[in-house]
Amino acid sequence: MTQVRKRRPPATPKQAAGYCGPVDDSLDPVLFKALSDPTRKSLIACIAKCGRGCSVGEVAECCSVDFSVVSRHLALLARSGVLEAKKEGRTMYYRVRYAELCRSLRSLADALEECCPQAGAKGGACSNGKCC
Amino acid sequence: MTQVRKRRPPATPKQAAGYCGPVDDSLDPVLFKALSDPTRKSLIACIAKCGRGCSVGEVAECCSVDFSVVSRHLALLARSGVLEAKKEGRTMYYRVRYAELCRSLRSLADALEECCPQAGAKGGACSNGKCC
DNA sequence: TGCGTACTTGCGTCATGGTGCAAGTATTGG
DNA sequence: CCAATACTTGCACCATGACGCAAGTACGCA
Repeated sequence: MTQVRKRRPPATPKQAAGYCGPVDDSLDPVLFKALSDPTRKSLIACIAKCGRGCSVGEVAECCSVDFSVVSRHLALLARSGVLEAKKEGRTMYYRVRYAELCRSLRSLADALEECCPQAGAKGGACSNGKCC
Repeated sequence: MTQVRKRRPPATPKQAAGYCGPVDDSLDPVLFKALSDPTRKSLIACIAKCGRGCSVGEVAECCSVDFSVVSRHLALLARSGVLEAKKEGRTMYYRVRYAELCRSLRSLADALEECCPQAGAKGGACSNGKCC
């Protein structure tokens, strides 16, 4: 029961660096956090379907949450690189950054495949008994 | 490259319920939420670099958080479809579900491109003044 | 300059989630 | 059967974040 729980493992040099292959470079928590909220999902899908720049008011008509909530979500998505904001007069237009977003997603997929033993053929980088 | 993507179902009740094109089908908040935490990122990168199934203990040595935290994160990642769990004796091995993960990511990238006015050529689906 | 439109921001509330510790379960070996 | 190993779970704590309301700011127009 009260087994001597292994205290925090001593830091290794690799741990200090924290680098763990190409996946580290491509997996951006900020981006995926932006994509992880259902409300934001519907906003993105709305603008994507629209295929053009949409104003905050237009997007707000798509969903049931408060106007201010939509404004905040769109600003966050722009900060995360998912959307691009452009102000025209008093209207703020948001559009999806298709190219950049697709590149990020495919980049992560490529990085994962590079690690995959079956496909990448260079998997199993560590054979020291420990992981990383 | 140009694979045959499922076309957007025309004017179904689903649309009234907030359906907004192929992006809706591919953008899974649960998956992206799993990928949105920095600690989980390092765990995934660790296992990915390893290229094989890793035990909880092995992975725990990679990062500075408590053993129990690693256990919970790995279980969550398995529930989200990022990892696959296999128990052997008293050891639990987790490995990355490369194929499924890559498919999900590329599927979203494809869906976005399908909406992109430049590439997909079918953008601007809504011209009614309102968005969606 | 005053007013209406379009959006942003401050604030309080509430739910979710990440964390560590301790205790619990499951499996193996002596 | 007992003890050790490997992992899971209950609990409390605290930070983050999503939300609505209301007030504030920015811009265009008469």
